[in-house]
Amino acid sequence: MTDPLDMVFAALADPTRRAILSMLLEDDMAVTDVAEPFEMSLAAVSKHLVILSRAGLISQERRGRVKWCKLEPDALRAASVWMQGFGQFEPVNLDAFERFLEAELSPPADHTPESGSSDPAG
Amino acid sequence: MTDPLDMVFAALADPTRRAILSMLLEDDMAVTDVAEPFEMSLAAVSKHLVILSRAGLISQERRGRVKWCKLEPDALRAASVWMQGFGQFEPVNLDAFERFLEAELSPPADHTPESGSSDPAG
DNA sequence: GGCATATTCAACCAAACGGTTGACGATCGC
DNA sequence: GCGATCGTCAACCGTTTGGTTGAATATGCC
Repeated sequence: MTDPLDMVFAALADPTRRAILSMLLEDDMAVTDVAEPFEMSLAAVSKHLVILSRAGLISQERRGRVKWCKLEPDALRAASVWMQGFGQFEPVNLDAFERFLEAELSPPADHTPESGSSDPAG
Repeated sequence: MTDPLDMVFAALADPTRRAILSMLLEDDMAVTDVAEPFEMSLAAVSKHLVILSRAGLISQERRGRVKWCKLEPDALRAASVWMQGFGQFEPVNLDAFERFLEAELSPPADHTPESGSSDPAG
């Protein structure tokens, strides 16, 4: 498995690894601290970190005894772009979406989107 | 592997399956036609389709002998949202995207966004 | 030097994956 | 009914995955 997209998606397919990424969202962490909340051996977590690292999702830097793990969210970009290719399928066009964003940002005050909002979420 | 996020990401981790999804972006297809461009057995492709189906990424409907495969891009939504949690980097704000979808669906007629066209291409 | 801490390595295991082949069950068309 | 087509099932195979354990390698501290 050499394709970066393969490696990123495969890395994300494991709940332990997704949890690790979420933890790293808060702050950089040492390997031991990453492993602490999981009910598995340190070696197992270390393997997960290798997979995340090879996928480019984290970087690791050794300082003394401690190896610090740092989130590298840029690695998600290619995967995100790939997924957005299927967003075009949606009956909306991104062009209109960009205009929407501009419109949402530009009005200085008189912006009352809450008026009569129904909850369409299911 | 029961978690839907696990299944979606695992399904996306295989290049054959991603290629199948891309093909289905064009149009619905019969299993045999999906399999045609791949240098593997029909049975192998059939297995891939099962995985995609279990992940919710496609639906299948049998009409006579032929089983039609249809892309279900909505299944990508949860994964996309999860990734967006890491995506201060992400070019598209999904939160705004949701609002955009609502806004696009609700207005009845008075929709004149053409004023002041800018060049969005990058 | 010597011990504790931090992390990986190596060997092993069971289960899952991605593929094959051949048989099978439906369905279409004559 | 019969043959061709469509698709899945079942059994098998080699590789990968996710985990274990115990030993090994660095590094820090006294």
